Amino acid sequence: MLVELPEPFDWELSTERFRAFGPDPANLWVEGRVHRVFDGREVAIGEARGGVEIEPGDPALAGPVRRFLGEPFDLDGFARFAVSDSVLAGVVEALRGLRPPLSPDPYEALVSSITAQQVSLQSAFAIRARLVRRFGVAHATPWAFPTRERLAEAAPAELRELGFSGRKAEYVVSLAQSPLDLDSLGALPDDEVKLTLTALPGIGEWTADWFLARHLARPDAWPAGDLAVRKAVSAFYLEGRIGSTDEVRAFGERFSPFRNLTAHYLLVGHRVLPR
DNA sequence: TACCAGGTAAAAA
DNA sequence: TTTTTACATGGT
Repeated sequence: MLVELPEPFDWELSTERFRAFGPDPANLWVEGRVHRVFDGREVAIGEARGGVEIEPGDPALAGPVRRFLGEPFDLDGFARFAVSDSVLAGVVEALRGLRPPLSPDPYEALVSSITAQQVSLQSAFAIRARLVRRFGVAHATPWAFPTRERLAEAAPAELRELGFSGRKAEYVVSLAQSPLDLDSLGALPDDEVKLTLTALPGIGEWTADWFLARHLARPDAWPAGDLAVRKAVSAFYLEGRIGSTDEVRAFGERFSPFRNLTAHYLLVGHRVLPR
Protein backbone atom coordinates (compact mmCIF):
# COMPACT_ATOMS: atom_id res chain seq x y z
CA MET A 1 0.00 0.00 0.00
CA LEU A 2 1.26 3.44 -0.89
CA VAL A 3 1.59 5.93 1.94
CA GLU A 4 1.94 9.37 0.44
CA LEU A 5 4.46 11.86 1.76
CA PRO A 6 4.71 15.52 0.84
CA GLU A 7 7.33 16.39 -1.73
CA PRO A 8 10.22 16.63 -1.54
CA PHE A 9 11.08 13.32 0.05
CA ASP A 10 14.37 11.52 -0.55
CA TRP A 11 14.17 7.95 0.67
CA GLU A 12 17.91 7.21 0.72
CA LEU A 13 18.81 10.42 2.57
CA SER A 14 15.97 10.22 5.06
CA THR A 15 16.76 6.63 6.03
CA GLU A 16 20.53 7.11 6.10
CA ARG A 17 20.44 7.32 9.86
CA PHE A 18 19.22 3.72 10.10
CA ARG A 19 22.40 2.52 8.40
CA ALA A 20 25.07 5.03 9.34
CA PHE A 21 25.95 3.98 12.88
CA GLY A 22 25.40 0.25 12.88
CA PRO A 23 22.38 -2.03 12.90
CA ASP A 24 19.35 -0.95 14.93
CA PRO A 25 17.06 -3.90 15.73
CA ALA A 26 14.14 -1.56 16.46
CA ASN A 27 14.49 0.19 13.07
CA LEU A 28 15.99 -2.64 11.10
CA TRP A 29 17.32 -2.03 7.60
CA VAL A 30 17.00 -5.14 5.46
CA GLU A 31 17.45 -5.14 1.69
CA GLY A 32 16.34 -1.59 1.15
CA ARG A 33 13.45 -1.54 3.57
CA VAL A 34 13.05 -0.38 7.16
CA HIS A 35 11.32 -2.81 9.48
CA ARG A 36 9.78 -1.45 12.64
CA VAL A 37 7.10 -2.34 15.17
CA PHE A 38 4.35 0.26 15.57
CA ASP A 39 2.14 -0.28 18.58
CA GLY A 40 2.76 -4.01 18.58
CA ARG A 41 2.44 -4.42 14.82
CA GLU A 42 5.35 -5.12 12.52
CA VAL A 43 5.59 -3.00 9.39
CA ALA A 44 8.01 -3.03 6.46
CA ILE A 45 8.56 0.32 4.77
CA GLY A 46 10.12 0.65 1.34
CA GLU A 47 10.74 3.28 -1.30
CA ALA A 48 7.91 4.23 -3.63
CA ARG A 49 7.06 7.04 -6.01
CA GLY A 50 5.15 9.73 -4.16
CA GLY A 51 5.87 8.32 -0.71
CA VAL A 52 6.62 4.88 0.68
CA GLU A 53 5.21 1.39 0.27
CA ILE A 54 4.16 -0.32 3.48
CA GLU A 55 3.44 -3.94 4.24
CA PRO A 56 0.98 -4.92 5.56
CA GLY A 57 -1.14 -2.31 3.80
CA ASP A 58 -3.31 -1.27 6.70
CA PRO A 59 -4.60 2.32 6.39
CA ALA A 60 -4.40 2.66 10.18
CA LEU A 61 -0.60 2.51 9.89
CA ALA A 62 -0.35 5.37 7.43
CA GLY A 63 -0.40 8.13 10.02
CA PRO A 64 2.27 6.67 12.30
CA VAL A 65 4.49 5.82 9.32
CA ARG A 66 4.21 9.33 7.92
CA ARG A 67 5.18 10.84 11.22
CA PHE A 68 8.04 8.36 11.61
CA LEU A 69 9.44 9.60 8.31
CA GLY A 70 9.29 13.27 9.22
CA GLU A 71 6.03 14.31 7.59
CA PRO A 72 5.42 17.18 10.07
CA PHE A 73 8.43 19.17 8.89
CA ASP A 74 7.85 22.11 6.58
CA LEU A 75 10.55 21.55 4.00
CA ASP A 76 9.13 24.10 1.57
CA GLY A 77 9.13 26.82 4.18
CA PHE A 78 12.62 25.82 5.23
CA ALA A 79 13.91 25.95 1.65
CA ARG A 80 12.48 29.45 1.21
CA PHE A 81 13.99 30.50 4.51
CA ALA A 82 17.39 29.08 3.63
CA VAL A 83 17.89 31.12 0.47
CA SER A 84 18.86 34.12 2.58
CA ASP A 85 21.88 32.20 3.90
CA SER A 86 24.22 31.06 1.15
CA VAL A 87 25.87 28.36 3.28
CA LEU A 88 22.60 26.88 4.47
CA ALA A 89 21.08 27.23 1.02
CA GLY A 90 23.88 25.09 -0.40
CA VAL A 91 23.35 22.37 2.19
CA VAL A 92 19.59 22.39 1.72
CA GLU A 93 20.00 22.16 -2.05
CA ALA A 94 22.46 19.27 -1.76
CA LEU A 95 20.22 17.41 0.68
CA ARG A 96 16.89 18.13 -0.96
CA GLY A 97 14.22 15.79 0.35
CA LEU A 98 15.96 14.92 3.59
CA ARG A 99 13.39 14.52 6.35
CA PRO A 100 14.52 13.94 9.94
CA PRO A 101 13.13 10.62 11.20
CA LEU A 102 10.99 11.00 14.30
CA SER A 103 11.17 8.64 17.23
CA PRO A 104 7.57 7.41 17.60
CA ASP A 105 7.64 6.66 21.31
CA PRO A 106 8.59 9.14 24.05
CA TYR A 107 10.18 6.60 26.38
CA GLU A 108 12.19 5.11 23.54
CA ALA A 109 13.29 8.59 22.53
CA LEU A 110 14.51 9.48 26.01
CA VAL A 111 16.25 6.17 26.61
CA SER A 112 17.97 6.45 23.26
CA SER A 113 19.28 9.88 24.15
CA ILE A 114 20.42 8.80 27.60
CA THR A 115 22.23 5.93 25.94
CA ALA A 116 24.01 8.37 23.65
CA GLN A 117 25.15 10.74 26.39
CA GLN A 118 28.91 11.15 26.39
CA VAL A 119 29.57 8.15 24.14
CA SER A 120 30.14 7.89 20.41
CA LEU A 121 27.06 7.31 18.32
CA GLN A 122 28.54 4.01 17.16
CA SER A 123 28.81 2.90 20.79
CA ALA A 124 25.34 4.19 21.56
CA PHE A 125 23.79 2.19 18.73
CA ALA A 126 25.62 -0.96 19.85
CA ILE A 127 24.53 -0.55 23.46
CA ARG A 128 20.95 0.21 22.49
CA ALA A 129 20.90 -2.82 20.19
CA ARG A 130 21.88 -5.01 23.12
CA LEU A 131 19.18 -3.39 25.24
CA VAL A 132 16.55 -4.08 22.58
CA ARG A 133 17.57 -7.71 22.20
CA ARG A 134 17.72 -8.21 25.95
CA PHE A 135 14.49 -6.50 27.01
CA GLY A 136 12.54 -5.89 23.82
CA VAL A 137 10.02 -8.07 22.02
CA ALA A 138 11.08 -10.14 19.02
CA HIS A 139 8.89 -9.99 15.94
CA ALA A 140 9.45 -11.73 12.62
CA THR A 141 12.08 -9.25 11.44
CA PRO A 142 12.56 -6.23 13.76
CA TRP A 143 12.36 -6.03 17.52
CA ALA A 144 9.96 -3.85 19.42
CA PHE A 145 11.79 -1.44 21.70
CA PRO A 146 11.56 -2.50 25.38
CA THR A 147 8.41 -1.28 27.06
CA ARG A 148 8.53 1.11 29.94
CA GLU A 149 6.86 -1.54 32.10
CA ARG A 150 9.57 -4.08 31.33
CA LEU A 151 12.44 -1.71 32.09
CA ALA A 152 10.71 -0.50 35.23
CA GLU A 153 11.30 -3.92 36.69
CA ALA A 154 14.82 -4.35 35.33
CA ALA A 155 17.76 -4.25 37.69
CA PRO A 156 20.32 -1.53 36.93
CA ALA A 157 22.98 -4.23 37.16
CA GLU A 158 21.37 -5.94 34.17
CA LEU A 159 21.72 -2.76 32.14
CA ARG A 160 25.30 -2.34 33.26
CA GLU A 161 26.10 -5.68 31.69
CA LEU A 162 24.94 -4.24 28.36
CA GLY A 163 27.40 -1.35 28.48
CA PHE A 164 25.44 1.31 30.35
CA SER A 165 27.47 3.10 32.95
CA GLY A 166 26.19 2.54 36.45
CA ARG A 167 24.59 5.94 36.60
CA LYS A 168 22.92 5.71 33.19
CA ALA A 169 21.50 2.32 34.11
CA GLU A 170 19.86 4.00 37.10
CA TYR A 171 18.54 6.82 34.92
CA VAL A 172 16.86 4.43 32.48
CA VAL A 173 15.18 2.41 35.21
CA SER A 174 14.11 5.41 37.28
CA LEU A 175 12.65 7.06 34.19
CA ALA A 176 10.63 3.92 33.56
CA GLN A 177 9.40 3.99 37.15
CA SER A 178 8.60 7.69 37.15
CA PRO A 179 4.90 8.57 37.38
CA LEU A 180 5.29 11.23 34.70
CA ASP A 181 2.94 10.80 31.74
CA LEU A 182 5.34 11.20 28.83
CA ASP A 183 2.53 11.30 26.28
CA SER A 184 1.13 14.42 27.90
CA LEU A 185 4.28 16.43 27.20
CA GLY A 186 3.20 17.04 23.64
CA ALA A 187 0.55 19.44 24.89
CA LEU A 188 3.14 21.71 26.52
CA PRO A 189 5.18 24.52 24.96
CA ASP A 190 8.87 23.90 24.38
CA ASP A 191 10.16 25.56 27.53
CA GLU A 192 7.73 23.72 29.79
CA VAL A 193 8.66 20.40 28.23
CA LYS A 194 12.29 21.17 28.98
CA LEU A 195 11.54 22.19 32.57
CA THR A 196 9.53 19.03 33.15
CA LEU A 197 12.09 16.69 31.64
CA THR A 198 15.20 18.26 33.17
CA ALA A 199 13.64 17.80 36.61
CA LEU A 200 14.17 14.06 36.10
CA PRO A 201 17.49 12.49 37.05
CA GLY A 202 19.81 11.99 34.11
CA ILE A 203 17.95 14.30 31.79
CA GLY A 204 19.64 17.61 31.15
CA GLU A 205 19.12 20.31 28.57
CA TRP A 206 20.77 18.32 25.79
CA THR A 207 18.47 15.31 26.21
CA ALA A 208 15.41 17.54 26.50
CA ASP A 209 16.39 19.43 23.34
CA TRP A 210 16.70 16.20 21.36
CA PHE A 211 13.31 15.10 22.70
CA LEU A 212 11.79 18.30 21.36
CA ALA A 213 13.59 17.89 18.07
CA ARG A 214 13.28 14.18 17.29
CA HIS A 215 10.16 13.14 19.12
CA LEU A 216 7.92 16.20 19.22
CA ALA A 217 9.22 17.68 15.95
CA ARG A 218 9.22 21.18 17.41
CA PRO A 219 10.35 23.44 14.57
CA ASP A 220 12.62 25.62 16.66
CA ALA A 221 14.36 23.04 18.84
CA TRP A 222 18.10 23.66 18.81
CA PRO A 223 20.41 21.24 20.67
CA ALA A 224 23.23 23.73 21.06
CA GLY A 225 25.00 21.57 23.63
CA ASP A 226 25.37 18.69 21.21
CA LEU A 227 29.00 18.13 20.33
CA ALA A 228 28.17 17.04 16.78
CA VAL A 229 25.94 20.10 16.28
CA ARG A 230 28.70 22.31 17.64
CA LYS A 231 31.19 20.73 15.28
CA ALA A 232 28.87 20.97 12.28
CA VAL A 233 28.00 24.62 12.95
CA SER A 234 31.66 25.33 13.48
CA ALA A 235 32.73 23.62 10.27
CA PHE A 236 30.18 25.51 8.19
CA TYR A 237 30.28 28.91 9.90
CA LEU A 238 33.16 29.31 12.34
CA GLU A 239 36.13 28.36 10.19
CA GLY A 240 36.48 25.04 11.97
CA ARG A 241 37.11 26.42 15.43
CA ILE A 242 34.77 24.47 17.69
CA GLY A 243 32.31 26.86 19.28
CA SER A 244 31.13 26.55 22.85
CA THR A 245 27.56 25.63 23.71
CA ASP A 246 26.82 29.27 24.51
CA GLU A 247 28.30 30.46 21.23
CA VAL A 248 26.36 27.92 19.20
CA ARG A 249 23.16 28.69 21.08
CA ALA A 250 23.53 32.37 20.30
CA PHE A 251 24.56 31.68 16.72
CA GLY A 252 21.43 29.57 16.23
CA GLU A 253 19.16 32.59 16.69
CA ARG A 254 19.60 33.40 13.02
CA PHE A 255 18.03 30.06 12.06
CA SER A 256 14.80 30.63 13.98
CA PRO A 257 12.06 29.52 13.40
CA PHE A 258 13.66 26.61 11.52
CA ARG A 259 16.37 25.65 13.98
CA ASN A 260 15.35 22.01 14.17
CA LEU A 261 15.67 21.41 10.43
CA THR A 262 18.81 23.52 10.32
CA ALA A 263 20.46 21.37 12.98
CA HIS A 264 19.56 18.19 11.14
CA TYR A 265 20.71 19.45 7.76
CA LEU A 266 24.01 20.73 9.12
CA LEU A 267 24.62 17.46 10.99
CA VAL A 268 23.92 15.29 7.99
CA GLY A 269 25.66 17.69 5.65
CA HIS A 270 28.75 17.71 7.79
CA ARG A 271 28.80 13.92 7.69
CA VAL A 272 27.91 13.06 4.11
CA LEU A 273 28.71 16.04 1.89
CA PRO A 274 32.17 16.37 0.35
CA ARG A 275 34.09 19.20 1.90
C1' DT B 1 48.35 4.17 27.63
C1' DA B 2 45.92 8.22 27.02
C1' DC B 3 42.20 10.45 25.05
C1' DC B 4 37.67 11.15 23.26
C1' DA B 5 32.66 10.44 22.49
C1' DG B 6 25.65 13.72 19.85
C1' DG B 7 26.43 15.05 28.94
C1' DT B 8 24.85 15.33 33.81
C1' DA B 9 25.11 16.45 38.57
C1' DA B 10 27.33 18.28 42.29
C1' DA B 11 30.97 21.09 44.14
C1' DA B 12 33.32 25.32 44.06
C1' DA B 13 33.94 30.05 42.85
C1' DT C 1 24.36 32.62 39.44
C1' DT C 2 28.10 30.91 36.74
C1' DT C 3 32.18 27.95 36.23
C1' DT C 4 34.75 23.80 37.28
C1' DT C 5 35.21 19.05 38.31
C1' DA C 6 34.14 14.01 38.82
C1' DC C 7 32.12 10.53 36.62
C1' DA C 8 31.71 5.40 33.82
C1' DT C 9 32.13 2.86 29.54
C1' DG C 10 33.76 1.46 24.81
C1' DG C 11 36.57 2.47 20.87
C1' DT C 12 40.98 3.97 18.71
